[in-house]
Amino acid sequence: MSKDRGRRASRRGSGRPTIADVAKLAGVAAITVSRALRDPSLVSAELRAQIDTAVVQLGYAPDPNARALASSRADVIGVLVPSLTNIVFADTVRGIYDELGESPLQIQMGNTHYSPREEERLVRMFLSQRPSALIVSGIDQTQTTRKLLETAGCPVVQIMEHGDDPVDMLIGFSHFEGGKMATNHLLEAGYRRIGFIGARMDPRSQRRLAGYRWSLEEAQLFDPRLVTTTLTPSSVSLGGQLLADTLAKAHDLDAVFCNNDDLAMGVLFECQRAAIAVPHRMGICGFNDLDMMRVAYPPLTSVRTPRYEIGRRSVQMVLDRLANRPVSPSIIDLGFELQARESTMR
Amino acid sequence: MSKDRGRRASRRGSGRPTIADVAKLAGVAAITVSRALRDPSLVSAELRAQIDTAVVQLGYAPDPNARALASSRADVIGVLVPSLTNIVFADTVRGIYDELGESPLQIQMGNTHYSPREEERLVRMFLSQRPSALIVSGIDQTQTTRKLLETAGCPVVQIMEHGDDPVDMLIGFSHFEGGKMATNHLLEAGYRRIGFIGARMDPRSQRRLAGYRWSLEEAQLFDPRLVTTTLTPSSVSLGGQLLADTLAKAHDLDAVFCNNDDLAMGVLFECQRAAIAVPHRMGICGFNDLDMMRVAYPPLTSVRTPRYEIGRRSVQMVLDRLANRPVSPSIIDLGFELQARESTMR
DNA sequence: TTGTAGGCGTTATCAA
DNA sequence: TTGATAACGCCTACAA
Repeated sequence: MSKDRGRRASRRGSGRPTIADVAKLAGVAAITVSRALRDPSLVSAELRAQIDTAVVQLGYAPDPNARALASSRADVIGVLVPSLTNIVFADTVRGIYDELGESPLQIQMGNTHYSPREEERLVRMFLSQRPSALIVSGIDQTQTTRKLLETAGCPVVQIMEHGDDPVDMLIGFSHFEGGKMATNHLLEAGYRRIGFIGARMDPRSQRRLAGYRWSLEEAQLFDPRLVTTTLTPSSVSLGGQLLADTLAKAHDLDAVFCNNDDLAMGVLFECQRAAIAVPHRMGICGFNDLDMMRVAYPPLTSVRTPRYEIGRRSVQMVLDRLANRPVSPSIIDLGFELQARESTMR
Repeated sequence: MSKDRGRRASRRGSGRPTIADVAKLAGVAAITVSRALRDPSLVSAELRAQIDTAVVQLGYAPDPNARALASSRADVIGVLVPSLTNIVFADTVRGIYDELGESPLQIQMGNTHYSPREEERLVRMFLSQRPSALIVSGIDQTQTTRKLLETAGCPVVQIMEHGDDPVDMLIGFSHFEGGKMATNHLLEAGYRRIGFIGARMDPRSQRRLAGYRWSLEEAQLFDPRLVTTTLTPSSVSLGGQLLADTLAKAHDLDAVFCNNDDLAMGVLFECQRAAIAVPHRMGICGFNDLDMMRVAYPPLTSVRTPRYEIGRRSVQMVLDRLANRPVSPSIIDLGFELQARESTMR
């Protein structure tokens, strides 16, 4: 007697209402409910109303896993970033989430820890879910990763950089040009012994360094002793150290282009500590233009980068592609903007 | 003729090898492959070897969606945080990812934007996937959210705070005690007109403020004009403004407890700008103890909080529970630590 | 516009 | 320890 309540007193099930329950209550076939939910325009207004009522009444919510299994496509966008705490990527990821809003698309995030091998592992892992799209950081994937992405069968956006040979779509800016612009600015301000300090030295940092070098070589002012880099992750405290290291090699250093704003802040504090006048005896230029640069004492020059915007636009590109809308250019250079402030006004 | 290659020339399929392909190659039943993959000890060594060979040969990878559908359980941990860019949560999320390592468990992250209603929406959304566990920030869920969590049917960890009535498990520290400790430190250092500046004023900020107030009232030194708060998100630039606002109300202000380190940094810059001597004319204490506090000029006192550790330990709690290991205490207070530095050495 | 039939890839149930 | 069978909940293909 206890076994015949409901049509099957058998074994499994989540207990939650299914599409069949909704269909029964609305007096239609399950497939009609499915259609009404995915694209209401496929179903007559009358049935749509009945279905909506039934959905609300039962508190029905589709099972994303069943949907993914049946359609061979998960409502998931895989996002791969090298770091979760680096403000650059945190801002970008925020843009991604914000642009997605209440879309049914989910984010599956992976932290590659700046390792191409880890990135490859994660791409494989993500691909096994047949995501709707993939957003990956940078353009320096391994050969294998690149091949995987090319045959992923879903939109792929590479973010943060600029280049002419993306896997599919690309949005970001040129770090080489960014490094060049910062360095040129320091040159124009009258500095001559311009150093570069950099931490982590991932591919983007390398390109900024290349831009710096290109600029100084053009001015015939390049000197390897002016450059101090480390693989250590970036931090404010590291900035001070790297400044000290550079000064030890080049006593007449009169400005530094810092790989990012944290380092620049560390340089500023170190200058205050050592009583080195900024900007007169030492010019400081950062990269990214975090809020604090504007209010530091003195205010610090930096290169403003469109991190948040990259996140939003990358999702727009994905959504356009998924909706079969044309993705105007599939390579977008968002550029950057130099914010000149007191720290480089000699 | 073209229709009879393969056993079904029908319609769908991902093209990837399935468990049936592995089973056929290994000469066993599909369910045996399933078992061998999930728990090798359930299968004889002999078959296990055959299966492993077949898996490698075919490059087989299980379909997570099919698995989730059949088992009514997704290998997903839902994580809800109020912000992705606030370093506090970014560090915690990093801890979560790091502790998970190469576990097959995936993170599904949701950004509540400090909104309990948005949190509720996301909890519903996550629950529809039947996650293996849920990690949520704070203890101030709506009634409905709390009910949803209590009946979630999976482990639930509330993080970042301390309290005695968690939904299930809880790990964090007491923000009230943190506020009290910072304020007591300033009192002991000899400051008397101690202000509080706070941004965002989420529940945790409120509790730190309550701790501050409790401490000053005990010393009979509380004065509402010493407190300046705003709902605006925190930033370095805001710190300077809030200091100025507070000074306008209380000219004899001689120290500030800042709700977080960004504000404290802004206060420091504002003091430099206005030539207010730190720590003699103004003591500064922050909260969280970011790296930059240690190297600021002068170094800034702060309360070190175990953000990263909270992330790791919360995952450990989840994994213990999922493995049916006993979760020693299900409420863990990780505490915090005052880092006294020059900015409060009058 | 709506419905029928059957499969997506895996695991739970029960039997051997 | 192993296997046959039937779900899991939804969607594609095709037909009406």
